[in-house]
Amino acid sequence: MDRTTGIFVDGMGAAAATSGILNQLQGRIFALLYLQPGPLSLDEIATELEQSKSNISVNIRGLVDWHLVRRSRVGGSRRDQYEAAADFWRVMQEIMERRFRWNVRQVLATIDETERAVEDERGRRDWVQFVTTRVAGLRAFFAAMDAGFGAFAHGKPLDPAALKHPLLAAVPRPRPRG
Amino acid sequence: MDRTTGIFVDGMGAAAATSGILNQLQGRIFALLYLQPGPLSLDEIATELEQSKSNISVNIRGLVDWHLVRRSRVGGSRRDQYEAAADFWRVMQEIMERRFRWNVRQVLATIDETERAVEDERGRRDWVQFVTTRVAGLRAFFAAMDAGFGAFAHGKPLDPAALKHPLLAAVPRPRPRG
DNA sequence: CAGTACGTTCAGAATACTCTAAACGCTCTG
DNA sequence: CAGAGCGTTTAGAGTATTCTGAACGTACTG
Repeated sequence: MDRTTGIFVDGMGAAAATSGILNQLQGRIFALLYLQPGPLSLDEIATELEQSKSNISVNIRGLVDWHLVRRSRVGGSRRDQYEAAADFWRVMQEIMERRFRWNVRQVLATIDETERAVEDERGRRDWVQFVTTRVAGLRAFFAAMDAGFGAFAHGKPLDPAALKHPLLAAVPRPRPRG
Repeated sequence: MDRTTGIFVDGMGAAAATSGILNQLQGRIFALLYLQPGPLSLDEIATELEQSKSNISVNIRGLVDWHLVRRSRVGGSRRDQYEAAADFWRVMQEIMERRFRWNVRQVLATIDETERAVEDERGRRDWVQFVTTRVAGLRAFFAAMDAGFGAFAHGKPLDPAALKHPLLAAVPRPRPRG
């Protein structure tokens, strides 16, 4: 492998490893493809990165899922070809929806469950009251994140004000009198 | 442990485990503290979550680093007390700066290295040209992310338009004639 | 100044993740 | 329809992460 490509591959691998989205190998695969003028086959990638074909096969699937890599079966050949995609905004939308927002909704679902559970303890009035208000604070924030990410992914600007004071932002406030 | 607390702790643990920021135990610790009316000691947390004190000690440090948990040493006692913080916006700023933005800069640094490396191959004109333009596309996007996250963390709205066409956005365009 | 009550560090055990090579199944080819 | 050329699945080896209990350091306490 070219020295320049090696540096790029190593650096992107390291960055991917700490991204929480891709692992190191996926970063390396993407980097290799990104510095190629044309598509590569599984075997070529495996050889370049000194990995087994099966390992490349498994990991490249994730890259295709995130729309970081395109798979194409050229002509009559039954050999898959892969090339890096360059629509990073698309990738980011995907990550926002399927990782961040999905994660936010896990929290919202947990909050729902928690509120349902605490109803069974309605004898302990103070406890129920306490849990309810605490959990409402969390919900306000995460609901604002959910809405914000959703809007952002659809091209609308994301205003941090909604996250700074989600409880206030969620409730329509009376207009101050001039 | 209370049934309600158990449900909340389990759910938040699961959410944390897939967050890429916290691990499962950290999610559980935070959840436990968040549903407490007052602070808890290391030993109390360890007992509640059925973990060794050393494990709690190590993992709670991460929570304090992200400003998700506050440590307080009350009165003359030498026993640390911990309680959940609720300024989630602050936490998000921290994550943006120290995780996302740091990660983005790793990529930018790799791009710099790559461009420096390719200069040594200036004999191969086409190759240099190819690498330069490819890498410029990446840089444009990640530079826009860096700037966008930075602005967002300081309270300014984040407009996705800058990420959709970073090359265009970076260059001041001539105003279209009406 | 010995004893106790903490928090932290560390070596190794337990567990989870990554990777390989072999087996498999599909599809095209002669 | 046998064989070659693929991509995928899978069992197990290799490697990293998480967790525990013991050892340690520090600071109060009698």
